[in-house]
Amino acid sequence: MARHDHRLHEGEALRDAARERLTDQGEQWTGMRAAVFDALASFDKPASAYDVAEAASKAEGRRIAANSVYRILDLFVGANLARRVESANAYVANKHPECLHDCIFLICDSCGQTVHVDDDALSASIRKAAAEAGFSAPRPVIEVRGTCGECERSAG
Amino acid sequence: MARHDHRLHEGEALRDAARERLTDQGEQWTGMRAAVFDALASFDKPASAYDVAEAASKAEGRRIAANSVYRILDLFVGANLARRVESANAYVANKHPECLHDCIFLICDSCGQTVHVDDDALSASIRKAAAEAGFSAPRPVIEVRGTCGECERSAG
DNA sequence: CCCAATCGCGTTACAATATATCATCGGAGC
DNA sequence: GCTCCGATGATATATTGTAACGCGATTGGG
Repeated sequence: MARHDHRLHEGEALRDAARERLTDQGEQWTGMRAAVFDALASFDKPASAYDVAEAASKAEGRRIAANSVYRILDLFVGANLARRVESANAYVANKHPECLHDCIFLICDSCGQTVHVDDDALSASIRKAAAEAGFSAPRPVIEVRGTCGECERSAG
Repeated sequence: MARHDHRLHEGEALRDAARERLTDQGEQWTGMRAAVFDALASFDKPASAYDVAEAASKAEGRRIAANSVYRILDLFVGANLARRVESANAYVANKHPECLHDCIFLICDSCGQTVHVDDDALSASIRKAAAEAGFSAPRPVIEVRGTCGECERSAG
């Protein structure tokens, strides 16, 4: 079972944790990066880079190009501040950037809502299967497309 | 451990199995679909829809539009003749279209080579985790990005 | 036989996602 | 001040994916 002793950050605290994490890696926490992080964190579901660019542009009152957002999102993913949801071509902020986990995304095909689960035993099994096939340095991508409980009830 | 009692089809046999499977579903096996299937099966790694379109065009000696390829690939995925590799925006032919499996792809970031593993116990665990979170009708996407043994050895 | 309905496919246009390239700007260190 | 370098801007382009509409072949009913 997944056990999380760490804190789930929100709002200011999340932003602070992100800044700290990034600067610890020797990277700068610039206004631009803060704006992109805030924009990403403001979504309650995975957002495409273009969605983030639009939200950040609105918040900043000036145009922020998608291409800058891509650069920064890539940096964030590398620093564990954000995750990419491969099957949705989208990104989510990582609520606990200080811990490394393989994570499992459950994505509702109906409403887009995405929940994030950690199961270290499960991801260990997957890494093990990969290792047995001769694969190294694996980065598991575990995503489940389906229908969330809420949509299930409302749609029958 | 994954046990496969079914046959792995190749070449003609694979094509026949695909045709049979598709017609069993009440769909037609047209020349166009055969061409797309052959083109897809001719790749030894995941191929984008555009790659398939190009290969099919070459094989047929006439232009086959990507758009048609998308339609047909979607049909194939629905009929279990092909799989989509989400993290690569690409498709692979399914070598045993008659059995339903959640499958695990191991994708080499270096050479693109992709191996396919079935582990019913593992996918059952993932489905179980999804069910516990209230998700239904799940379609697991399990992919592992890493480096294959061969690239590992040659690149250090 | 003819008509209508359906299906597969073509064609064009377009939207969404992602990367490449080069210019510029501004701070850190000398 | 000057230089270097990382961050960002601007522009262009590549790649991936959909939408809309029409044509032609097939099929089933009259």
